[in-house]
Amino acid sequence: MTADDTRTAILDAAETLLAEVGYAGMSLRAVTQRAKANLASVNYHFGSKAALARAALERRARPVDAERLRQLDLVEQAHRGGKRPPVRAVVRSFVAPVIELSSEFGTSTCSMFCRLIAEQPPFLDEVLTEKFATIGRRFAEALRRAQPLLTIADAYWQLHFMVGALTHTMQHVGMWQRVAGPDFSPASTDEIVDRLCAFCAGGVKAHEPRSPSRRKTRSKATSR
Amino acid sequence: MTADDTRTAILDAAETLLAEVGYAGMSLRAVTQRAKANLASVNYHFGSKAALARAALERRARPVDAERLRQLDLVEQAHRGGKRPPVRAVVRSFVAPVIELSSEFGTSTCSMFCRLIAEQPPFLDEVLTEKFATIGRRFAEALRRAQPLLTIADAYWQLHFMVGALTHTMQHVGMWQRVAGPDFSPASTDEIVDRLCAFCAGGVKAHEPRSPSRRKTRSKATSR
DNA sequence: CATCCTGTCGAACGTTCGTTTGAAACATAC
DNA sequence: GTATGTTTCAAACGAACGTTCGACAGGATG
Repeated sequence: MTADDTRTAILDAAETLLAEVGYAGMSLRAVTQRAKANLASVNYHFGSKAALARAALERRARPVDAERLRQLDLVEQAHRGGKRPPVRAVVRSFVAPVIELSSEFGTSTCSMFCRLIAEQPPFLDEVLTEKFATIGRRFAEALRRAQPLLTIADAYWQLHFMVGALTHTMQHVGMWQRVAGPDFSPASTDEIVDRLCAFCAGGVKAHEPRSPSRRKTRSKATSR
Repeated sequence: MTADDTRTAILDAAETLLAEVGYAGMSLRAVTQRAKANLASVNYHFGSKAALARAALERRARPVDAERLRQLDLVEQAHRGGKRPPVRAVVRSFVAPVIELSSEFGTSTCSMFCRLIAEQPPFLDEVLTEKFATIGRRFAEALRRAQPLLTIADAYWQLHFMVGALTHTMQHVGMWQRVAGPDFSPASTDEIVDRLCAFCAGGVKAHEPRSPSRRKTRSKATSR
């Protein structure tokens, strides 16, 4: 009984701290203090700091990715038989679950995702590799179905840009509000999702096929 | 003589390590070892670890931001008198200098930018606040001139998304290559700039004005 | 020559880190 | 009751951290 309580209390504390200070900045003493647990209990329940962080991440990432795939399946089923699914809907299946499910779990869930992706501590390598091999491949294919002009490489680049916009946005909304002041009003979850999806869908649709032979002339003044 | 040599050797080492392991992960012992300098020399020349990181960042950020403003000035001068500057050109002034100048300085310059922005160690607060107050405001205005439909808040959101796509892209190109395999071919600096500018400009242009009264209904599962 | 300033260097300071240990506390089964 | 397995706890381990200190070398200035 108390064993599971301790486990989840530690996971909750780790999630908050990962969001606020990242993996390198999170000390097990801070975790156990916040969880009102003993220092040794982390290594008892999880084995190591890396294993704890990994568990805290996967606890949240699993349902988010499941929801992504579920929404994508629905989108594709609704546009079966030659009809191309709209880019915007595919993008939304990728973006929305992160923000919406995270805001259900708590304010720090999304920040934890974004911080870990940005920091990429060593223990995350295989987790991310596997995740992108499944989720990434699946959405790259869906993007190509929605926008047949895309090559495989194109689709991966678009996903890459989307992940960047998504993670950075969710991690640093606070800073922009501080910097831009009242011009940058606080936003609801729905508004952020809408803005982000519109931006990413527009970016994907803006793609113009590259001809590898034609080398673009770059206007001087910019130049490289 | 040797004094300046030591200083720049330390800055170079710090830049590399900030790019690879971030601020929290960078130890002064690792810095001095890589710079072939004495451990105490960091505090002698810079005063503290935070001051060193700040110096390493500003050494590179200053010319990048200057180039951004220079290119933006050129774009706006070329479209004076009622003519709206193209969104793509404004976006490019913001994006290209980071990638192009960084690749001149060395492979780690851009990664350092991106890691620090993602990590946001405490010492960076005032640096970023000041930078976004000048560069951010300037480009937000330029975006609104290029795309008059944008409100101030809209423009800041677009910039926010652009920064995310930019930083994430430049920091994690390597991972995507590893994950996606040969599908995700290595890219030249020019190609990355082109792809990124196309995506961001498309995202900005895709903006549709929001009517604050009309609350959008969200269709469960897919999109709205 | 002596003096001063600038840098370098090895060594140590006090903290904090992740991890381990061994004993106590607890619940469950016989 | 005793025995068994699980969980908590205080304490300590060695290692690594940022920082500080005093001694020492080198060249410029008097």
